[in-house]
Amino acid sequence: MGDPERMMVGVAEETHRRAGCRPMIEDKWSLTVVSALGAGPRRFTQLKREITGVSQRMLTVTLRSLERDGIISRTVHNVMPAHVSYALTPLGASFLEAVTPMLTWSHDNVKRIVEARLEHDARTP
Amino acid sequence: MGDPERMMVGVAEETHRRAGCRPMIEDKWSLTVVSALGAGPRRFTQLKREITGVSQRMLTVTLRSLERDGIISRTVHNVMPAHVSYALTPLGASFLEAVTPMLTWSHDNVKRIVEARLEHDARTP
DNA sequence: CTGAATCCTGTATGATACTG
DNA sequence: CAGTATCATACAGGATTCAG
Repeated sequence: MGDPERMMVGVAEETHRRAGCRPMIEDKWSLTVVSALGAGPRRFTQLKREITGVSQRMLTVTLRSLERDGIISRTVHNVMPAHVSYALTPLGASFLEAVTPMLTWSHDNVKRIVEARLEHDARTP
Repeated sequence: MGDPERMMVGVAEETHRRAGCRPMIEDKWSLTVVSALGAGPRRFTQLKREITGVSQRMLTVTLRSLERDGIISRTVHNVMPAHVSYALTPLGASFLEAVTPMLTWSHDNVKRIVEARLEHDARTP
């Protein structure tokens, strides 16, 4: 996790690559988490429920690194029972905005890609 | 490569996840390649030169799967010496458009993220 | 020039069990 | 509830070599 080589957001240009950055999107859960938090602050268990398939460990790891990058904030509430809530920071919110076109595109074109694959696989045995 | 579980573009929603898709962005080079091809068709060696750090293998692998997904086209020119050119398909071009906001955001916010990290690391020994 | 075939390794992820 | 600690593993990615 402490690896400075990892976790930069959406980088694809030479300069960034030289800076030792790789797309944050590269990891499996960040986008999903940010996307979920786009609907408003969430607690740990809530996220765990909403995001099908995350292990507890990976959710923790992902939240930690997003927090480190200033994309989300983590707030501990000292009530009983104690709980923690996560929310997008302004930076995180702007990131989500920037990523939304891609999410939309994806949603609109999954079919097309699946088709392209089928055709391609049919042509090449 | 042939794994149907891999390689779907920019997916982050439940439905897609259920469909067994994960973000194409997840892999290290796809975005960079698509981005490079955004400037126009390119030949293999050209891409290899422009994209610092790709191994020959990974460039091939990436090109193949982008081709399979209908994002890029591959054209063999029967001249001497023979060469191959790659270009974005219309689908690929629309994808690049959808991803551009993220690239821009990334470019504009690398600093902020790096700072956030430094602060965070300073606070937490 | 454009790849395919191998071999090898780091590491991202998962499963499981334990804790304040 | 919200994690941490271990352990195990698959797989992406790199280096290298060979070929049409």
